[in-house]
Amino acid sequence: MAHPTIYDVAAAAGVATSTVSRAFSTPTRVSAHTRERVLAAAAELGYRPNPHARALFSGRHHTVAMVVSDITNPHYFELIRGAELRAKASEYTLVLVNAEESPRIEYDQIQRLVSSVDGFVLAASRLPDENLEQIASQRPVVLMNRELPGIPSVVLDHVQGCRQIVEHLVSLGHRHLVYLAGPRNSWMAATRWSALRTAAEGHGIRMERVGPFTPKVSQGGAAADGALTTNATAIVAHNDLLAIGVVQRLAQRGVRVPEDVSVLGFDNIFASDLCTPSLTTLGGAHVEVGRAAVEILLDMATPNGKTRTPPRVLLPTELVLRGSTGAAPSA
Amino acid sequence: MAHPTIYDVAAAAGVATSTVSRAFSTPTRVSAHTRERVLAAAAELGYRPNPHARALFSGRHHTVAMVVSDITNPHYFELIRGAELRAKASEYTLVLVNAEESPRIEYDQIQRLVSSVDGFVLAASRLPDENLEQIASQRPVVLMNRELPGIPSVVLDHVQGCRQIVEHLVSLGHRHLVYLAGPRNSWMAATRWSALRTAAEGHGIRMERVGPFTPKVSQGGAAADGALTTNATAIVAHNDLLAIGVVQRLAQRGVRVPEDVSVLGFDNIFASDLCTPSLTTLGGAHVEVGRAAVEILLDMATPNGKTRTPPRVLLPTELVLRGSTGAAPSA
DNA sequence: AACCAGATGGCAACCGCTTGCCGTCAGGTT
DNA sequence: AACCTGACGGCAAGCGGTTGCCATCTGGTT
Repeated sequence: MAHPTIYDVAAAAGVATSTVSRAFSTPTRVSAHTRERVLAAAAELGYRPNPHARALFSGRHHTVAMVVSDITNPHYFELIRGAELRAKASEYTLVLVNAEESPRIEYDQIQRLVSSVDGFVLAASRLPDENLEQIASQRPVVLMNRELPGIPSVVLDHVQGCRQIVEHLVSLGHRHLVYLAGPRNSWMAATRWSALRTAAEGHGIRMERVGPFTPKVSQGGAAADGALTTNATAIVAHNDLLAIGVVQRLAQRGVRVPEDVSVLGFDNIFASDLCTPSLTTLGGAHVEVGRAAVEILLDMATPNGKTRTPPRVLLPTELVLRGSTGAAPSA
Repeated sequence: MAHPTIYDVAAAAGVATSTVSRAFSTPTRVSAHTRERVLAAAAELGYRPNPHARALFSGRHHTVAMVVSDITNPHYFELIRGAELRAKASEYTLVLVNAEESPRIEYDQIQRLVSSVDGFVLAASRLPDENLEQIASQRPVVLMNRELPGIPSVVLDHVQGCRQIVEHLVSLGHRHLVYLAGPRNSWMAATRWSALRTAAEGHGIRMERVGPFTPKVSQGGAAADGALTTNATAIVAHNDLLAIGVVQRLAQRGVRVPEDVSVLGFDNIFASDLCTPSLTTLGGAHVEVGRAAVEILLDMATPNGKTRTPPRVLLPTELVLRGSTGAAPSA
């Protein structure tokens, strides 16, 4: 039989469909003997409950959607991996959506899925706060690498991390830094900038910002040129991709890294360890971010979890020192 | 209203539910005037058809599942990206499953989803032929980077590509090559090996194989050592990750690349251009593979497409020459 | 004026599963 | 021996749509 239903099983076992249903979902509700018979018949026919039919009644789909602002960025793989892992562990299905850096696509896709998933994990969402709040009022939402009061989130502790970055650079003698900003509507970009600036102020050194830049290798050229005009001795790029592009451009222009200028990135992507010079970068347990976000979401989807105050998980970062940072030029 | 249904819309528009349903799915079946009224009411209430309820009746879910044998490998992200893109273009939902290199997980997950998706695209499936055939008998299936008669597939033309690899190496004076094999149950590994060997024979040069290896950077050490024992002057690694690991190990052992030995990989992942020396590799339009696979799948899910002979799409590869290959040592 | 075809809308069954409610029956009470 | 209780199974009404079939209404034919 192609797709045996509960009716087929009931017929085969000689019981009512309700009994079959209960044999699966409320085992205590049927006698051991009957249950046995039903399960045997089900196994025989290769019956598998149809999750959609189930969802139709229960409203629970056993599915979560993960929306990624830009799937091109290898950094997100880690998040996706963690999310997939956690979802699978609870036999949840993971739906993947790429927003292609477009808030409109992001919003539309979420609305399309709103009635077919139990909740959303949003990675570095580019949506304005109001939209997020509206979505969160329809379905459970967990943010990754973004924060918004009232909505649970999992974030790497960038305030801490940025402080470490500045300390690292200060100890190398740098007194003038520049941040190459990420996209205008990126919460992360705003957070990094403010954390860097605060840390720099604390050390009494100069910190400026140029940008925004789309955080891709291809934008590194423009970003590097922008950075050079500031005469800063250390460049903090919005992420590793941009940093890699910057390093390439600097090499092209004959600027030595780290002798003439230091470069840092964020995310600690796989390639950052392989490029030349290897990249000093602020990393963290990204897989863990994905895992934790889905875990919180599943928790919210469970009746008893609903009421708790929205968790705001802060995961530690780690500053990975590599070849792209060094002592400030003595100039 | 939280989730208005067709009933709410019908009430608001003053028509029967069947009319509402038809206004959406069979517009010609209702008068323009009525249709207008219904759509207005629907818009007013923020009605969105519930895809599950729809699937329950129609059996079509507007969802495809993509199963990846190992999501850790950055190479697959290109495939995923292409698949996601194509699915979204047709308003299909993409479900992502990571098989973690385990045939059992792969099989179980597929079975779990069989009644909730319209079909599967399987990337580098590790399942035995029989399993694939059985799954294909339940649901449309498209293979990526794997072939099996009777099941549609999209594959980069590795026979052609391997020939180019050998020609490249032969022209550099290499007469003794070694292939560092991928996983035992990888169709791609078998295909590459056979294509490389055939090409080598055609040129009258020696080609051997060591392995299998799990294609990760961490396995590069063992793989490199294995390769060195063969005294081959060129190493063709199963993929770029392994190749990168090999290069690292060779550097550690003081073997110069490409002066002492040449190294090649497959996939042309992002990092292969950044490592030192940069990696000569066989690439191709991976995004296109993902796109094409989903496209074929959607086609199969359409009534009229069913009968055609299963397409077997062969996409071109491109040999990307970089710093890791050079003239054979004159020894 | 009687007749007919096509257009349009409604009724109700159905997709596969869940669950509130009721009936039956076995075993234990008094 | 009459009675009560809890365990267990079945009936049937949904969950939110879709669609075959029928009723009605319109305008056009002859």
